[in-house]
Amino acid sequence: MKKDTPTEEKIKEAAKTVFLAKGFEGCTSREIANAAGMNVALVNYYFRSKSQLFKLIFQSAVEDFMLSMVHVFKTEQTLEEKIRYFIEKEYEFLAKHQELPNFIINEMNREEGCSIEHNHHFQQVAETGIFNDCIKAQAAGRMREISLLSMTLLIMSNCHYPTMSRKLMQSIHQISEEEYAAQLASHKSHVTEMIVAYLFPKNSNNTL
Amino acid sequence: MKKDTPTEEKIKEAAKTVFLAKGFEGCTSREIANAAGMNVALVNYYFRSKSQLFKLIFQSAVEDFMLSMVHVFKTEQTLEEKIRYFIEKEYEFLAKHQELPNFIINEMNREEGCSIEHNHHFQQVAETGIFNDCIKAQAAGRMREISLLSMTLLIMSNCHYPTMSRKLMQSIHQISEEEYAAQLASHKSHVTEMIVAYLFPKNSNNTL
DNA sequence: TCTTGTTTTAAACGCTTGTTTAAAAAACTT
DNA sequence: AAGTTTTTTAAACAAGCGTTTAAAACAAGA
Repeated sequence: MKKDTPTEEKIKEAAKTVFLAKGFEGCTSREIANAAGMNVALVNYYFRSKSQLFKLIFQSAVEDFMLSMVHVFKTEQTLEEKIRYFIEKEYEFLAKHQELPNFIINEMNREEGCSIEHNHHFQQVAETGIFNDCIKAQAAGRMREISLLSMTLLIMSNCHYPTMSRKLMQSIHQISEEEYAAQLASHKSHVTEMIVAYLFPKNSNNTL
Repeated sequence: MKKDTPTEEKIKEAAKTVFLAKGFEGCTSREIANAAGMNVALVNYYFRSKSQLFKLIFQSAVEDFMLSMVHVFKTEQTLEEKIRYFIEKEYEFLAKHQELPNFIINEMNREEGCSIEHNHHFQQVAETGIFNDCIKAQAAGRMREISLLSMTLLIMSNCHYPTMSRKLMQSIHQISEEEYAAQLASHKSHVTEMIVAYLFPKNSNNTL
């Protein structure tokens, strides 16, 4: 991995901030250049085009996104512990990167977004063996019979959506930014207990 | 409510389709005009500007969104039945309006989006008395102690996210559009049972 | 049929977009 | 220090944007 020039790095940082906040279509090349404190032409000098730069940022966003998952799943824990730990870490991660889920889901829905290669990153998750763990646990009757997609959805839904819908929820429930952040903490507990209780029905003292 | 001219109506329809698919910044006035089969100037003749037209579409989208909730909550059922019925109806509704949750959440995150008045629609939900039902059920020990925000989040997360993340999930799990739609049906059952079991812990034969 | 008001159109407006150019500035090499 | 390459800049490019204009087409009543 060759070291980027300071300028190159500065543009990337600015681009990440701007793209994450406004999306590809919601911002201009000049906006990114200004955020980086430099000329528009420099952006294209280093990255050829807005789309090219975007692809780079998008892929690194997906990578960040996946890396926090992979890290958790690689630990030596029982499946239940992994899931509890994952939700914990995910809420922690999302507090720092609020725009990330929305950004990724949005840009994947854009026509050009589909063309960007990302399967490679998704595969990293599969390689942790988490899915195999689930299949084995289900075969052994330690875990409820449920498709891997459903399990992914259960966990992701309850981690991502509360962050994504922040503005909407604040509007519905008339609460401030700070109060919402505080409520998220208690929501996390509900989510964890609900999911664990559903996935491991009998009792909670399951061993791997 | 005064009747729209056919032209006005055609433009609205086209605008709804295009805005929902691509968002405010993802489309152009000419795109909407073309979709409606007419000149750009006509769009502004009837709606003054792109933003004005967008506000109209956005508000009607929020209205659609809320109306399906209000309808369910007004029925005469036990709280548990209402929640089951709500999830059922929500999945049904979202199958027909896939872009809606993403659209609303996105545009609420846009700066201009915040300025649009929508509290009125949200209030309609509160007026169904659903929130009071919950508070009473909790006081009577028939329902788990949980904030109204948390309850909203639990239900919304598990209804909206699976639709919103369709493309992402298809990519992760390598499945087709049709298969995803099919899997959503079984996911709906998991979601319903999980949420009901969590909200009404003791047994499932609660009467309001 | 002529007039009046409404609806539709083609064309243009000024501005911003992404991108390129060509020259200036800076950094490096010998 | 002179020459060469790399980095940065200001300026321009064509294309597309939202919006406006002014004239054409249409409708309806007198």
